[in-house]
Amino acid sequence: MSPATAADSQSAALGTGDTSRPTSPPRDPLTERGRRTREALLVAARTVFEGKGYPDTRISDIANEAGVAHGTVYTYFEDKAAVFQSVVYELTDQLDREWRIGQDLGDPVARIAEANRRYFDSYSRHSRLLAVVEQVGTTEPKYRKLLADFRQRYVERAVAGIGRLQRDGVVDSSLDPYLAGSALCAMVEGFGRQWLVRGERHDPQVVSDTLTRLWASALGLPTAIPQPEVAITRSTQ
Amino acid sequence: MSPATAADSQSAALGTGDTSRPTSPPRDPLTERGRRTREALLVAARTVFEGKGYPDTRISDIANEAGVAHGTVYTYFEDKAAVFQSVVYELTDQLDREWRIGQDLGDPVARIAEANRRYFDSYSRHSRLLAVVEQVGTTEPKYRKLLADFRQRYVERAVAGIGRLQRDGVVDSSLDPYLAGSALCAMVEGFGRQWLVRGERHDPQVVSDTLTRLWASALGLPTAIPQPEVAITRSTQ
Amino acid sequence: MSPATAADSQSAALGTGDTSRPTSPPRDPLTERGRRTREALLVAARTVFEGKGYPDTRISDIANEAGVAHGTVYTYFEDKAAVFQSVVYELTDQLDREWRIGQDLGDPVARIAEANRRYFDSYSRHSRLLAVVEQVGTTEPKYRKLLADFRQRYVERAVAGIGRLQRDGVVDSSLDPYLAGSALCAMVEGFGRQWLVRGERHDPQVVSDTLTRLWASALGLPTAIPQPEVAITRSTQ
Amino acid sequence: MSPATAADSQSAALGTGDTSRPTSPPRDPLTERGRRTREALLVAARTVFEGKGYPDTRISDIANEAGVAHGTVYTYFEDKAAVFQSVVYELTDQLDREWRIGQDLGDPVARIAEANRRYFDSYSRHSRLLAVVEQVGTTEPKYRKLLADFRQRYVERAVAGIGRLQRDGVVDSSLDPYLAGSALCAMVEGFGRQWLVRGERHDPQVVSDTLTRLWASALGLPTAIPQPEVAITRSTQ
DNA sequence: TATGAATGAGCCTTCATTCAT
DNA sequence: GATGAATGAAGGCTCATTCAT
Repeated sequence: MSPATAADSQSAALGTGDTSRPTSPPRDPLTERGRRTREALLVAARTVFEGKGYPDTRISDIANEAGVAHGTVYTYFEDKAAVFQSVVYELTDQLDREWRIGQDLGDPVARIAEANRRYFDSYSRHSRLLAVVEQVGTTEPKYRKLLADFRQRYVERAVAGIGRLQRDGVVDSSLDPYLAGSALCAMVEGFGRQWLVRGERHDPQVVSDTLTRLWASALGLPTAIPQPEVAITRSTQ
Repeated sequence: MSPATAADSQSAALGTGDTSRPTSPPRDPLTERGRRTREALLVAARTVFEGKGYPDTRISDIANEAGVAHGTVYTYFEDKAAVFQSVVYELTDQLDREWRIGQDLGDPVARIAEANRRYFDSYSRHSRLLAVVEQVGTTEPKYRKLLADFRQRYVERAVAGIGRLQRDGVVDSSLDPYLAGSALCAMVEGFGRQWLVRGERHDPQVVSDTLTRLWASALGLPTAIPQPEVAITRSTQ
Repeated sequence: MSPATAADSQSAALGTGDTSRPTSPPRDPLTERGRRTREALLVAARTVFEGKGYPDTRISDIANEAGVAHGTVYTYFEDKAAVFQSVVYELTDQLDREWRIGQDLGDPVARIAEANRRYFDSYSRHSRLLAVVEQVGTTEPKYRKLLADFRQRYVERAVAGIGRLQRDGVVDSSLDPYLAGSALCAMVEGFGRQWLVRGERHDPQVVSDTLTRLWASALGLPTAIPQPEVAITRSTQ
Repeated sequence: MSPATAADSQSAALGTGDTSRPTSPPRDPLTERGRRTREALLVAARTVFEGKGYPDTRISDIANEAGVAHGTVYTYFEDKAAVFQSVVYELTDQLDREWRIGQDLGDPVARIAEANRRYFDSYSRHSRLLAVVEQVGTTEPKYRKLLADFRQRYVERAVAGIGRLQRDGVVDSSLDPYLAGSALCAMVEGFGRQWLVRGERHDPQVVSDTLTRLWASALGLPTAIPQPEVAITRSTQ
């Protein structure tokens, strides 16, 4: 399961004086061709990891998917764990980019709606890989922490929003803002998982309206009940 | 029906219905000694699976934990997958038992509170193993379905409750009851994961009050704001 | 070349919390059968190491030689380096045993002759393996030291002998006893290597007589010139 | 004859006489730049072989040491074995040159002293590479023979010297000249290995005097006991 | 039943060698 | 000539599974 298991399973055997790296450490590709191969490997790796999870992915699966010999993987990555790490770092880069863009809208409910929309948008693109990271995080604190940090940032926005509404007197101040924020984020995340990972089929607009409404109502915000003029589609399990 | 029987009544191999028995098949233990060994193996297996996840667990880990030779595992189980299956069936038996007990309380909010309390209670006992089942479910449809079915039953109660409240005119009927039920269940589940698996520290009473309040408010139910007479403890991140 | 290279070539990859040994560490065999297999593996390993040297020896060579599957090797030894280590420890045990036996004879020349005889006797049995240890010692300080220690003990006896003769006034005291002892031991060792490893063919008796005579003469001891009554055989290259 | 020519005039593969050239064959460098690269590779190869031995040396180690890409090695050498061969042939050229120079001094003891001095001088320069050749010779008869031939020539001089002294009546004719020569050469070689390879620290003058004295005494030559006027340094282990 | 030795498929990783640029 | 990317044979090690006792 854990990416590092293979490496750590090596014992010291004998004290030796050999300190040279086994092979020239994989370096950033120097040529255009190399850059393309490395990129192809990352794409392939992501695909395979998403499909089989970390432990069941073999180096040769990745190589096959990328259309290269398995040895080539080691031209660019130290080992399987390093491939995974690089894939994850690409993911975090993407997520950072997707979340950086500003989102300051007017009224609270609109902000909630926008935040949820963006969450689902981003999550739907990355849910499969995120699930693998979570798997690996079970064993590897590093990835557990990475996900926790991500969630932390997400939750903090919600908490800050709630705090602001409390200071404005719009939300009852007896509500624990951290618990509320964490729980409401969990609602969106958890629903997203059902919807986007486990494949429940719903109308996006209805989902969005409903979750926004639940979130707002939960905080005691007045919600203009959305008129389901268009979306007649009953959600189905 | 004993847990052992339940487990053995299922086909052995992960994802197959193969019933062929190439060698002396693991059989229900005939002697008292055998019964005890099998039980010890199941307890050990659960412990180890919870600690290392399915793929990183070795048969010999389980045998060690149970204090027997690794060959002994095959006296009772066809293979590693069958061990896992038996562990999971024991889990489902426990969950079924824990959820069977009635819960019909008077007013809606009290019912919500009670349901949440019971969810956290049960989940805190089984979260680690459930996470492993989810892991395995990534690859094995069988376990994916098993979890989905469990959630389904959980969600259905919530949906039914919401439907009842809508028919009673207490909850706005424009709310999609399935979406709302699913989302609010996701809120409880997701928060539970943060709290009970990832180790956020909170005061149980505050958690319970807050989640119940959020749930009820989300549906538009009037909530008597709980007075934190006893639990002054501020929840902490 | 170095036995530890394979193990050491593993990099840390990722910090992990997995501290459990990968498999149950090889333990002393518990049954008679196991004892026999382990012994067979050691014999086989010695044979193969002697034949191909350390780096060219494959685990499966050893297993084949012992008539077992290659996996069996890992039942008894951590890895290839551990096999080698065990073989070497068996060697040192044998050498210790062969050298322990007392050797106090009367006159100096007889003592020299006896020491040489014993050296050749022991060396001829172990020269091939010793050469491999020396090979490995090139890279592994541990084995370099092991051989150096052995030689040290051998040389010290010679040095002590020379010192005694100097105190008795038989050997000129201007001779550096350590240099002389080391050099004369080197003579015996080096000749032994030519003779017993590189396959020069000589009459053992003539060798013994000649080396003893050279050794004694070098120290200035009067030597009864041995009469080659029996050994007329001219040594040939 | 340049060293390069000497090397290339030999067949490339270790232990074979294969002269087929499947791809563009490494050829004598045509340009000045090529000549320099080839020379740099040989120097680098010697350095690395000396440091890690033959089996642990990777082509890329040599290329790195020489500051070229590893593919470049194959521009000049058929394969790894051919690199080693060229390095060894450069060594033999050097040794030949170092030993060619005349050495005819007057009295026997002076000749012995001079021969030893020259041996240590040459050996100290090449001991590390010679050890590698010996290593490889374990497996490759070709190199075993190469070393044997070298030693043979060295020993033959000693044997011839002894024979001469015997004909002159200075050395007892009952001594087997070949055995004696071989043994005394072994003494010098063996002591040299301790001293110059394994790092025992000694005063060169004392070493020289002592070994010469031992050699001469062993043959029964009268030795003027050298007065250690200058070299008070006691040899240390 | 229990044991623990034996097996071998499977995967990771290394590195000599080839080859397109 | 030089480069460095690509290849794949080779071998180490793991561990699920079988089996003799």
